[in-house]
Amino acid sequence: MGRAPCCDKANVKKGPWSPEEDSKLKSYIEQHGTGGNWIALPQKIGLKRCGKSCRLRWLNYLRPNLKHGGFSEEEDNIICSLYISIGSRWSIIAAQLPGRTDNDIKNYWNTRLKKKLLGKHRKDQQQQARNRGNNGAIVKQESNNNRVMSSNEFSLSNLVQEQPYLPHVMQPLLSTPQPPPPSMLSYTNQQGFNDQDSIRKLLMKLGGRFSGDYHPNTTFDALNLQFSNATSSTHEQVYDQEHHVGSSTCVNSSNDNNHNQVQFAINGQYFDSVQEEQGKFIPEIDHMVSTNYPPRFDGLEFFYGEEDLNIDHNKIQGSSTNWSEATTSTYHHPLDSKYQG
DNA sequence: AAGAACTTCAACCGCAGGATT
DNA sequence: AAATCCTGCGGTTGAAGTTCT
Repeated sequence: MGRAPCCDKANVKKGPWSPEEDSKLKSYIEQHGTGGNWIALPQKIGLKRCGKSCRLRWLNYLRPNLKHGGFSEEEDNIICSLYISIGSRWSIIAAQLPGRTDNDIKNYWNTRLKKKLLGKHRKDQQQQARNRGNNGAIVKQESNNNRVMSSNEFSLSNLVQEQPYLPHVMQPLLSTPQPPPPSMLSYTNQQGFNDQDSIRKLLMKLGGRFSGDYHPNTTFDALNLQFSNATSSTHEQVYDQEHHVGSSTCVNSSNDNNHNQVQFAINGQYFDSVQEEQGKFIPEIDHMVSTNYPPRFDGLEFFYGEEDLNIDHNKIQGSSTNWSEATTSTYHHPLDSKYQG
């Protein structure tokens, strides 16, 4: 048996809310609250709206203390950090950003942040093309913000050498991993973040394209990347197979069963969820990591090895960005201080 | 100036899961 | 235990606005 509809679809209004509807809904909720029943609420107010629609309108637009637009760089970094850690759990990410809604963050990520990750790179690529004298290595079709790259254009080495276009939190992906604390295993096996294939997939997912002569076993010495074969012991491999949580930014003590100690390694900084952040550091995320919660990634499935990358390169779009011009000074992750608690 | 192309974001949809009957 | 209700979530859509040619 199918589910009963939440409302009489024939008698509900759809589409944009009028100021009158807004004011009705807002004043009612401010006076009476939601009454714990969104479905019944529109009838009480006399709105021809679905209860779900009312809820959405309230949460995303009418609720007090909401911020719209104008995401700061700090917020960008938080979003990226959390996206890396937990994937597209927009409601959880929104919970860490006061005044932001999950819908806002989702829209922002889908329409801007992803492009920010690529914009600087594309600009640099164009400059390199000019410097090389347009020798045919790059086929550039540029219309508005659409750019179609040839297969040779998007070389990983160039990308990594120009990593400043990445937001701070992404930079560790493409830089020399910092040694983890002695008690920690480095998350650097083939499932991990410092995985050339994963990085390639990340960039492809984000709209880049790699040369056709890419070989998964190529050692990217020039990239200053250190990959797993140099660091993974048998023990670590077993450990990672068993404890892989999909987040390359999570490392875990292999021999501390008593405390199930979980550390985040974000931007080269380690966050100890047990000793340093207990009760303060995003408990939901803590929980997800400690329970191997499978993250969901929108476009970043590379974290756990999605193979099927269907990329429509004709749709690759890059808008210019100045994210890259952001400071390259030491970055302190917001969650480390200001956003605790 | 006009139309095409592109971007943004509010709102919708369907699903999952917990609560209730 | 099963059916139903309700909420919350994430993915997607499409209208409106903006930029480009």
